[in-house]
Amino acid sequence: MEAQAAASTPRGKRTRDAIVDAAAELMYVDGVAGTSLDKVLAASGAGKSQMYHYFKNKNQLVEAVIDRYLEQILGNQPAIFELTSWADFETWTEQLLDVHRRAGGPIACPLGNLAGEVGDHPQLAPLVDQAYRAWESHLVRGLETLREKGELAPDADPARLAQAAMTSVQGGLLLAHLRHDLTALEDALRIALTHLRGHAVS
Amino acid sequence: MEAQAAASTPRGKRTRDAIVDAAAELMYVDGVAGTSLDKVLAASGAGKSQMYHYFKNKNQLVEAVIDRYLEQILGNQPAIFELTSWADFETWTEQLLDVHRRAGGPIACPLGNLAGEVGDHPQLAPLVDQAYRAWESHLVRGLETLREKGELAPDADPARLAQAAMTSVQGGLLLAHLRHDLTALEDALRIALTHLRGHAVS
DNA sequence: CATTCGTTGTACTGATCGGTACAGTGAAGC
DNA sequence: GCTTCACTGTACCGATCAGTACAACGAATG
Repeated sequence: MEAQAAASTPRGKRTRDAIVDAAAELMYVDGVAGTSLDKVLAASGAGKSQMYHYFKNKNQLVEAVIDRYLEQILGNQPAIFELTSWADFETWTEQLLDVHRRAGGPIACPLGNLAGEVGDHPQLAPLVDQAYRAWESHLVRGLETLREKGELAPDADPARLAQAAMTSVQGGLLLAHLRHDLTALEDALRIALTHLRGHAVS
Repeated sequence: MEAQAAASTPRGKRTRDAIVDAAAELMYVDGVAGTSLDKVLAASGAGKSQMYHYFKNKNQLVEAVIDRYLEQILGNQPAIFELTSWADFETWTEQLLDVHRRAGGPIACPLGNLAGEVGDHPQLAPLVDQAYRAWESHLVRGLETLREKGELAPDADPARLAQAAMTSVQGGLLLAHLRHDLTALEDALRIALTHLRGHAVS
């Protein structure tokens, strides 16, 4: 997808992963522009030749980091893959909150951080959008399932409802992170769920 | 507040403003780390000696930019200063949407962009938080007014409701900007208003 | 006219940036 | 054992970064 060289040996794959991991962590804290390749390479233990062996340039590394973020995010909310009842949606929001409770405090969404900084970047912004859509698509699928089961109103729009849920997640995370207080996310998720269930049948 | 030298003459004030304006615009597009002082100075027509005459360093310039953002944001939604009825809240959300309709497309919240990038920056993050609280405080005051007038339930918590409204604004703006589609913000604001009015009396 | 002080222009520094050049190493296939 | 090719280490490049030094300007005040 984004690779310059595809890391055809286990050793190469380990090196590539170490670079992406270090970049993901640093860019999460310092942003893309605030993270230099030298820092990434120093943190990963790799050299510059490795970096440019696996990635054409810094942008392509960022693309890999975006993918990594999406994997991490979805990995933290496994319930999103099995949304077949309204209770599953409750479970999903609980998992979302638990991530931050376990972390000892509200943490930011790495994709949200990127979304602000990347803004209208011609190459990167569409990829962030894509990642969000991939995330959101699981909510859409869940809502479609509920509609098929007759638990969601036939005239409800899963895509639009899912988008509304995502805005709550993102807004809640932004405020919660800024204030070091999960309340903002808790309330946002509760309101989002209430809004979704407002379209429930029975 | 943040100034190194306070620009005591009209000429000095013009120069200082030009620097902050240029920095605000560039940082809105390219982020803080992505905006060099050289670019700011070139765009503002000022020289480096002016920059360091009015600001101790780049961080202090960013602090002035944050203040500028708050002024711009509040200036675009004057209804927020006079929230004395539920209709005023409707007007406020309409003004919020009109800004982006007039701009020809959904634009990002400059504070939201900053919030992602400065993350946990020891000096900057608290200032972004402060700016958000200043913004939110007008919503709190409006809700308190409604409660005093008996139009909001006595047991409703204005601070918490205002925070919920802000999460909708921020989440809606983030998604709307990313997707170049105002729908996300429209829906988010409608849901937020519905939630607020759920605590209305009569 | 002289002093003063806010203001300005320009030239510079050392560090760091993204990116390149190129020689070398390691393990697997023949 | 030899070739091959993925992989690695290091030194380097021009550009740009934030920040500094310092001399000079300009408009008031005396």
